[in-house]
Amino acid sequence: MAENKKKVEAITSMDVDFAQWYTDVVKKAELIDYTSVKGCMVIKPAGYAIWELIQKQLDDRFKETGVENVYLPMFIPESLLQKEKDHVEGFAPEVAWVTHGGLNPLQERLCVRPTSETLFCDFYKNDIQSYRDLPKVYNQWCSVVRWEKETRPFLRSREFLWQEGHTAHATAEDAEARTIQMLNVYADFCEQVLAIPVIKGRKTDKEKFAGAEATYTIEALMHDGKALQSGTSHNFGDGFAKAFGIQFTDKDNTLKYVHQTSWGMTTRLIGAIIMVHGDDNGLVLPPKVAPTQVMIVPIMQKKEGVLEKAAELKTRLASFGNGIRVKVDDSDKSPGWKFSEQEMRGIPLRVEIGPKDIEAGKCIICRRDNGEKVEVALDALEETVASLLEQIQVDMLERARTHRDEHTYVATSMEELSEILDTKPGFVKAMWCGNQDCEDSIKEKYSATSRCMPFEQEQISDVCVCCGKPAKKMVYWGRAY
RNA sequence: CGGGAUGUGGCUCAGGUGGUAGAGCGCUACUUUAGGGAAGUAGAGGCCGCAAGUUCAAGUCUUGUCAUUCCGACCA
Repeated sequence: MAENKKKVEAITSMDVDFAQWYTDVVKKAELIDYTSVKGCMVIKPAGYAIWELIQKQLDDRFKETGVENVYLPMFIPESLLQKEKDHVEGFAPEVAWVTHGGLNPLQERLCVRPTSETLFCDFYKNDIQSYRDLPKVYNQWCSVVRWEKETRPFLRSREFLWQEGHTAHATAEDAEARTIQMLNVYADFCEQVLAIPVIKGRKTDKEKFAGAEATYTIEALMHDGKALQSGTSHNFGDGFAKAFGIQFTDKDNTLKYVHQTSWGMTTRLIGAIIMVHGDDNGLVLPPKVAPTQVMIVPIMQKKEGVLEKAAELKTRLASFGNGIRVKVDDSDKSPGWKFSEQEMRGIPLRVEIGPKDIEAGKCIICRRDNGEKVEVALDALEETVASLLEQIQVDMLERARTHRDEHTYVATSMEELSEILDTKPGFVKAMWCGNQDCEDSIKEKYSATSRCMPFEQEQISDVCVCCGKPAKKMVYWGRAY
């Protein structure tokens, strides 16, 4: 489509260099700035506003399922972190330590939370006494620190924002149900709000969370064919409860261990939005997470009546229905500049209004996602904008789904797997015997990992793609961020 | 943590064999412009990432260090 051709030199074309394209978009859309601490970024207003919309809509969905928000400290005493063996082994290599208070060394060093399972366990230990205290369905919005070696904005930073839900239940069944329930909340949120289709499934033992009995995941496919783990939900069984001594007295007057879950989503989602929807002109935001959904660009704004008309249209849109997030760009840049600027920022709709339009009682509306321009009578502005925003949300999901499906392949042999991974970036569906040796082998040879064992299984063949032994599961494989 | 690239005004970069700092864009003011990154005039802005060293003299040479970025291994 001609309208969607690259218009801005400031952004490297994604076909030339996807990584550079990503960095350019992040900078040009003014989502972040780098800071003097490696891997720590300033999230600028344009980026933070997206996060606020994600937070709000995700939090609403949580609350509908009975989640309550809490806040726990950011420091974890070393002894507490040590209590669950697998957990500490998983996180120890990447935690940051606080060793001094003021000038004096601390008696016990504190780690800056990389995740808060241990803190929640320490808290639940005393907070839960009876079956009447269950379930606990708590969540916190906070930042966590993981001392990553290689960092990238949103995808892998040393400090990132997230939510972490931590629940405790009386039975294994309740815990499993909550784990799946939250995965479904995540999947629905990604598709309906972020317009990102995801594959729901279970992680293999190799890929599961440190200390979990089972990890469930939603996996999304980026525009370059690489996978991105977009949210995880873990069932801990009673492993943590036993390590931390979280017991309750059940109805039958016996002491039992609780069963726990945790689940999280992070600012990485913003990276996913960029890499799923973005194009060579910059960011493309789904309307539901666009801080500004409509930008009105006055043409020849110094002519009498133009700015007034633009302001009137803004008021009309802002008060329509539940309110459309709309702004007027009345800066003294040229219209062409404004067009490019708003495209880089991903604003879903642009309304152009100039003297000719005012005279004719119309305006021009341009869609960011596909570049289509339409003339609209001013009388029909609100209805048209509202329905276009809905349509964009739907079209973006559909486009992303088509892209993902077109980049999902099937392999029944190592030769096929190898050829697909080398020539056609995307998901590869292949059978697996359940043995970690095969996973390791595929990773070593093709640097592809098992993304998940999808809930929707298909019987592609009877034998493992790697070793030829009887297959147990169909697995999505791919190279991942 | 391994390999490569790069650090010079806000941004992108130029500064052979060492000799005391440049451009374009942006920014500020005014004027003219205006339907896909407009133009003129006049301004402001830099201990050349940081630290040692060599030298009469270092943006330039040496060593170290920090950061950014890309490619791998590890993770959301």
